[in-house]
Amino acid sequence: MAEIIADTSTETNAEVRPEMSTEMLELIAQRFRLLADPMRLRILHELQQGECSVGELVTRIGASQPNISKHLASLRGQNMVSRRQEGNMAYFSIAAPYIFALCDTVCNSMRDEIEHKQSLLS
Amino acid sequence: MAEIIADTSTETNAEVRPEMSTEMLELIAQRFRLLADPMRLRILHELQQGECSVGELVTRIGASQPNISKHLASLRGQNMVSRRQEGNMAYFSIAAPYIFALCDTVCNSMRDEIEHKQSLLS
DNA sequence: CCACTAAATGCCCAACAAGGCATATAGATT
DNA sequence: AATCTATATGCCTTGTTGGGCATTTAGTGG
Repeated sequence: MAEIIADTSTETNAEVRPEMSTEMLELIAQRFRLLADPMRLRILHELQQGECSVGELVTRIGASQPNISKHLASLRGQNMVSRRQEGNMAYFSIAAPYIFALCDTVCNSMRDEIEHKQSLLS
Repeated sequence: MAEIIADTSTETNAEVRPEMSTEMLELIAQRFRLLADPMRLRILHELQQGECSVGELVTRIGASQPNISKHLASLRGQNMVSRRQEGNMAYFSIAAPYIFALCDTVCNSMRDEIEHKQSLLS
């Protein structure tokens, strides 16, 4: 967040940081919301191995085709995946690799917490 | 994600990566879900300036006290904030600074996208 | 013990999101 | 053109979530 709210004033104001606008917070929340679903995370995880068709995702994940398609549509709506059409089929791939940085950060935090809890037991 | 699913087998299996378990995906999704709400983001943003009482958050943010309290409870439920009681009042502070790394990553991605769109217009 | 204040909780409702199922679209094949 | 296949879309139901409001709990001071 820090970058977006870079302070431009030099005065010693009570309100030093410009307020984060509601709209900006909503945009950020939207991004996180997209990652807040296990099915979408699974799709992204599969796509991490490389471009993949809808049908193959359906097979690998074992969910319904409309379900997968809808999730792909919402992911695409925020430029997290990109779509390429070849003949009859649609191939999807990761368009925003930063996603995995986010996931790694979260996973690391969970690991840290688990380790911390374990250390409390010894 | 990569860290959690570190491959232990050495065989050239068709399924090289162990599958990401549904439970793990659900845990990760839960974390993101907590960040997928503008009000909670605002609370975290306020707490970034330092420890703060519930009442002060209510004043600064302009939401109802029960609302703020509930969000704080859910944030605390996943160790994102910690609570300290002093007399009558409860003081909350950030317990998981990695949150801001996540937000920064998201904000940077949005900036990149905006810049990219702008470059398309020139 | 009682009143006062700060915070948390419970109940309700409205909005939303995910998945199932049927169907529509688009490209390929004959 | 008719049909087949791959994908997308629309409608519906259900579960979840955020917020309002009233109330409870906990700590403080009279």
